[in-house]
Amino acid sequence: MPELPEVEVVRSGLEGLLKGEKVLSSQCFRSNLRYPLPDFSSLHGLSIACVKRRSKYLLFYFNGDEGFSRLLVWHLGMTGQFHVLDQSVEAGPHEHVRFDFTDGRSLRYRDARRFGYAEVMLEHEWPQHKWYQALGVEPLSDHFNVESLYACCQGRKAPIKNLIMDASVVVGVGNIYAAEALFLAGIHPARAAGRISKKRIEALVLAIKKTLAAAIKAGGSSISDFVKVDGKPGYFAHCFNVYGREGEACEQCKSKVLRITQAGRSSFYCPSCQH
DNA sequence: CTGAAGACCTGCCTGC
DNA sequence: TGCAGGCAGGTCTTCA
Repeated sequence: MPELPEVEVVRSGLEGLLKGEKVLSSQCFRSNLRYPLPDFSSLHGLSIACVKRRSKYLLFYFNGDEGFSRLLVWHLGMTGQFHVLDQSVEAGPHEHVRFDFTDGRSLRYRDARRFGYAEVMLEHEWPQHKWYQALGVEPLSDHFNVESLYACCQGRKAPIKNLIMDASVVVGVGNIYAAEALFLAGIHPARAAGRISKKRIEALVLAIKKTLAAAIKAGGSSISDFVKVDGKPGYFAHCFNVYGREGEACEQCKSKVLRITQAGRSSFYCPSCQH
């Protein structure tokens, strides 16, 4: 389901709804998602101080009574969803975890494909964690710029699309936004990363930032089952130039949008606008 | 080291 | 209508 814009939309929705909420109890309806689920009981009695994001990880910071913060780290995988519902609402399909708060509401986690995963840790453990250590720069930060991306591309024969989807290079760019950003930059998805000029890499950096920022502003892309915390869809999917548009006319030049498979995933592009 | 492919799991759409 | 096959937004592991 989610790439970075969708996770950011979920994050801001959850923070607005849950800041200050105190966890009364939690329930797991199965023992594992992608990995075994952690013991959530150390969060009981603690309040949510804020909800942050790093890459596609949601970070729930809890105020402890003993002067330290606990952190709940959650990845939504492909189909994970959070919903805030009254405790009286019955469990929906694929509801695997639920947290009840002292105010009568609850946070529900649904995940049909169960690719999501979660861990509870102390705040200071997160930067040392292997999940965090594997992450590259945030695409919307100043650390992601023409110098850093161009340096990563040098000597690489992999297609540029694979490289910008590599989370150790830059995080949060998934299959959809990779396709859209490459279209904006006029770069063919199969072009070898090391054979792109610095000027075109600069255009790509700007295109990635622009695409992600626009998607966040639109509330994310609702393809198939993405919904925001309030259950409403995002609207960015209406803005796609190439993703999912195989056979349709390119808005810019009227050529037919093509689809190829790269690293086992579909890539959509316009053969005359992208080289 | 790099890059490609398979694995994880379920739902939904297409075509026969 | 029913069912097999292909496909889906992410990551990790394995293999060449």
